[in-house]
Amino acid sequence: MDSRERLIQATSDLMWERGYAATSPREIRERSGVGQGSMYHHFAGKRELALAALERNCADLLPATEALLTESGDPLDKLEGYLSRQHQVLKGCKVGRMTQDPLVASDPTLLAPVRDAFATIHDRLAVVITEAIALGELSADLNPDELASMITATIQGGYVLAIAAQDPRPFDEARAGARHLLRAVALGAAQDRKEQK
Amino acid sequence: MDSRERLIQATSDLMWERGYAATSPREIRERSGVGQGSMYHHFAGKRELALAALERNCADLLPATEALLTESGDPLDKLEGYLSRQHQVLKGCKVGRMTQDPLVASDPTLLAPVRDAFATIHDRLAVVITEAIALGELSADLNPDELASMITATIQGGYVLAIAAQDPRPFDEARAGARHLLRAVALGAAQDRKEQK
DNA sequence: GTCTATAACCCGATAGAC
DNA sequence: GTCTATCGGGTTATAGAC
Repeated sequence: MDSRERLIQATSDLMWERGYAATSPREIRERSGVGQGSMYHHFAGKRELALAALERNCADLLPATEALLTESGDPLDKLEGYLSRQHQVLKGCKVGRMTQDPLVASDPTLLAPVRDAFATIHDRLAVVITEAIALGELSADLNPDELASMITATIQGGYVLAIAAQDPRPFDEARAGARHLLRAVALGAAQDRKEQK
Repeated sequence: MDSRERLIQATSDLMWERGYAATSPREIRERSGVGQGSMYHHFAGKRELALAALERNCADLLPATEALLTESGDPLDKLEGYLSRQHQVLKGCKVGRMTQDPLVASDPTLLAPVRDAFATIHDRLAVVITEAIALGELSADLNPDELASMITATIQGGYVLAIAAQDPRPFDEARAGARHLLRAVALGAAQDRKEQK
């Protein structure tokens, strides 16, 4: 692995662990084993390196999520699958955490990959929810954008609750709550259809 | 207002805006108008002052929330009320943001007021949900702890989505999604009761 | 209790040898 | 491309006059 790659890897890890502002060139140098000068040879500065690391972290998460949501299968099962994946809860979300770093949130360039990642997930979720409504699994009264935002928020907020409690349980509870509500309204919709027959 | 109070006020504001790690004694001094030495007279250091400011920020948010959830009234209306309050969305949550600050999350003393605040809200929500189930407004199949975590997570995650998009809309969408799902299952439960008659 | 002065250290960045 | 040495400035904290 070359120096450039080692720098990005070390920075990606540190940004997940500490965020952008709290990650220093010294830590990057120590963890990557790359000399101080090399960092400034490959990148214009900390911000440029952080941008590459941030794009890496977003790219790490998106493919698996997109695959899960776009594969063929029952829409409601896909939503439940999205709400049941394994996460390193107490480490927080590589992508979502960046929104709480004031230097990232106030820097449109650094925030862009985060914004795009959430926009992509939102769109994929909204498509799956629209499918579920078309199949009659969910009531047409439900709004796909609202439901998609609620599902993503449940996960992102679950991290917050779990870190506050230093216990992954609230994260799992929050997701289970969302799954069970979805099943409950799906059941209701199924009953409605039976009643209409 | 005395120096001690001005220091806490300035630090509370700065921690909401920037978090703990990114708030420096110099900024506190400038915003509070209090000299450098005075800060170390009233507090042992930045951490002690931050703890006082953090407790202040938690105390700022809890009373209104507790009042809303413990007042008399229809349980489902109270849940909707909790999911409909006005927030300065793009500033994020004074309390929740702290979980994403690595220096806070790794410091049990600093994290304690955050943990306690979320635990209190969770308990109050779970009580209201239990009332709603007892009244037959919600199905007894729903788990109060799960639903309480889901509701809190929806709000905390809504902040994340809104900051990522630099637009308060995803926050409102997520909350609306939660409200509409709750209404949908409430309607289902009402129908079930009618069918049982 | 409040102030100014300053210490000791770390930050992000640069210079220049190899 | 990689290294060591170093810069100017900011950080948290302390000393000590008033």
